[in-house]
Amino acid sequence: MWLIATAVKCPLRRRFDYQVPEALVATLSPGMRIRVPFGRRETIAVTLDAPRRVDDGGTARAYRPLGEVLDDAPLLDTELLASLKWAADYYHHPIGEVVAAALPTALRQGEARNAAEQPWLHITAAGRAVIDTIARRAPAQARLLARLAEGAMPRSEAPREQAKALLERGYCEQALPAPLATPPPPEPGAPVALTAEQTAALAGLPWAGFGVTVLQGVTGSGKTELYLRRIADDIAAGGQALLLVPEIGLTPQLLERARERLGGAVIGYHSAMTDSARLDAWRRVDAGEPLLVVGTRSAVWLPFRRLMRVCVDEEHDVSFKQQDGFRYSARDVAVVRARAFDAPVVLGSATPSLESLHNASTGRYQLVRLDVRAREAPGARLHVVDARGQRLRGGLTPDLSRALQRHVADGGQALLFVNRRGYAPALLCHDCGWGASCRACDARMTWHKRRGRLLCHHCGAQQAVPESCPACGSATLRAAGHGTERVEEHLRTLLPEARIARADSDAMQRAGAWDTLRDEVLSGAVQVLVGTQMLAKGHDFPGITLVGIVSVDQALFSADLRATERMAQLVTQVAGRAGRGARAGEVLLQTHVPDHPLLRELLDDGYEAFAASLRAERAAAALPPARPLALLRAESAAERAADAFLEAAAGVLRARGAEALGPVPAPMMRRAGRYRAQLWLQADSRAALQQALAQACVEIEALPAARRVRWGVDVDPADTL
DNA sequence: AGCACGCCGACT
DNA sequence: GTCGGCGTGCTC
Repeated sequence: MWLIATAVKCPLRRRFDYQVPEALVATLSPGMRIRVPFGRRETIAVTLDAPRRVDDGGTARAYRPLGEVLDDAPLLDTELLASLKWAADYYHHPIGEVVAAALPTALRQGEARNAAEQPWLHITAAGRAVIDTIARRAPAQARLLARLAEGAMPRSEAPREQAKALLERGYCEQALPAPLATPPPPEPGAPVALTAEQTAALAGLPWAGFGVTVLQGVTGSGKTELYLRRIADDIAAGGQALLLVPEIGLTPQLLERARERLGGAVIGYHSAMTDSARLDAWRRVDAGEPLLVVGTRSAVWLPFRRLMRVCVDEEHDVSFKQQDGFRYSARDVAVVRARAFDAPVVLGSATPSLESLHNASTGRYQLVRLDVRAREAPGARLHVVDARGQRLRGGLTPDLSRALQRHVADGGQALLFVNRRGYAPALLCHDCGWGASCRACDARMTWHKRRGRLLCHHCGAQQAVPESCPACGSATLRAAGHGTERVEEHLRTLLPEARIARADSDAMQRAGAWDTLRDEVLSGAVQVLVGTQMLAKGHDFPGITLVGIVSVDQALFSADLRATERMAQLVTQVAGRAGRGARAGEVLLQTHVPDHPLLRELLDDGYEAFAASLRAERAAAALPPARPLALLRAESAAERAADAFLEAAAGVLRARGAEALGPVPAPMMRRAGRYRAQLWLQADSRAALQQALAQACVEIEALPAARRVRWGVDVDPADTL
């Protein structure tokens, strides 16, 4: 008897074996889609190995036979399949879900691999004639005919049985659709001249061969130009390249720029694209077309054939780490895939992650600096505003307010960072101290004054703003703290003549809102821009002369292991944002803890020095990046279930040689009505942690307590909340 | 995750 | 007397 191991999309860390009919043994190879019975339903599985022969008589169980084979050649080639298996092992995630993450929805549902191979259904004259007559005997067929009467459709989108029946009766026929006319690619633009620094840095980026280069340079220093230089050569050589960006918002600008330089051989790939657009992009990559993909996280799973280079822009950004389910790091997967293609990797950032700096210090990665300014302490142009004892208005100290007035009066532009959206992070009763809290989370509701609602930023719950205190009836409910809305409101009274705009996820709801705003800032129409972190990511506004950071204090005292490094990255990125045009820039950072040692070090000695001592601190505490860390996360609706599960899991893990700390409750214990806790897992080496987890996961999955919780492994966590 | 089976409450 | 609640169990 022949069996084949497959991946099925379901949360079990197991392969599923199916019996292969003798006739299909020769046609099946790893990486093909097959239709299989699974429990009481039918689904599409992906083969993980070649069929294997097993002793017929000794088989303890009956295997179910596979159904249709959907591909005549592997959909996932050896390299991609190996990378997926690596990821399933490394992140201890079920292989079926890992494979599913790598395939566009359409392919997961059985869509043809190549657009050209996909037949369309066209109605025939005979078909048109019988729509009404068959309506009684075969209503489903009649419905399909009626649809086809309005126009042809891909066979894969039609119900299979009915399509088959109509074809047999000659009521419709199969044909390929007319090929879409593809516009000729525009001629690549002329490369712009490089600065001396860029030329030097470019020399440090390898042409070919696997190796990881950390390219450290502030935003606007021309990292992108360096990526594109190398990529232009790759594409000219008939190769493919991947440029990973942290978020969708950044892709349009980059796409535009890449197209100017590379002509038509540039495509985007991100979650905001429609299924069919993603499928289209997938097919072009699969066809081996020489091109550059500019994409977010999921683009790292595209079926590259001739990958010659990977560039990761803003590599420190936590968005490269998936924050739920299959918690992979696209940056790290990119390195794994590049290694398989023997292709070079560039990790670009003004503020490289601690892991990348760690790898550079051990010699695994190469460090190349682009801009001299990157080595400069942000403090050189950054002034600390001591907020202690100051009278704050709209969350701003008099110093910051005056600076804003001065810059606007001088015709400058200002950028103001506020770390929370909404009007105020809490609504409190002035008389009894009651505060509006979320029913489902251990969190305060945020007051959104414009919308007149209280919103929970953790679960999305909404409620009306109470007129009076629900606890004591007092009418004096007061806003506590400052969000972007409130700062904006204050600025309108502080600077009545100025044009003020707000950039946060609330204000950017409408499609195109960001493009409009960006143009208004670039044209100088907007004088003051208030916004959240979203402003810190990669956008270049040369007219900005003043940058204000309203507070970083929260991050300094956060329970999250990585809060301080993120704060340092934000401050450094932001500080690099002022005065890049002709004018000198000014950066003001407001804080109640001007003497905080980490903040001082960042401001006085710069990001690199800060990162070095943070790494030393981590090494002393045996934490990442010096020592590997994984979390076992669990959440449950019942208060005790998550803890009980983690207790049991801790026992299993300890028996397997991992150090397990906890269960520690998450800082916000209850979120969206679920109780959350985690186990911190460590071992002396990555291999040891890996092995302990691999063995333990199988046992943990079988634990009775596991069925009562939602759980998952988080290897190299981006946060510990 | 699906999906079905199974055993207890408010409806035709 | 049935529709339907979600607990429990299984998926090659």
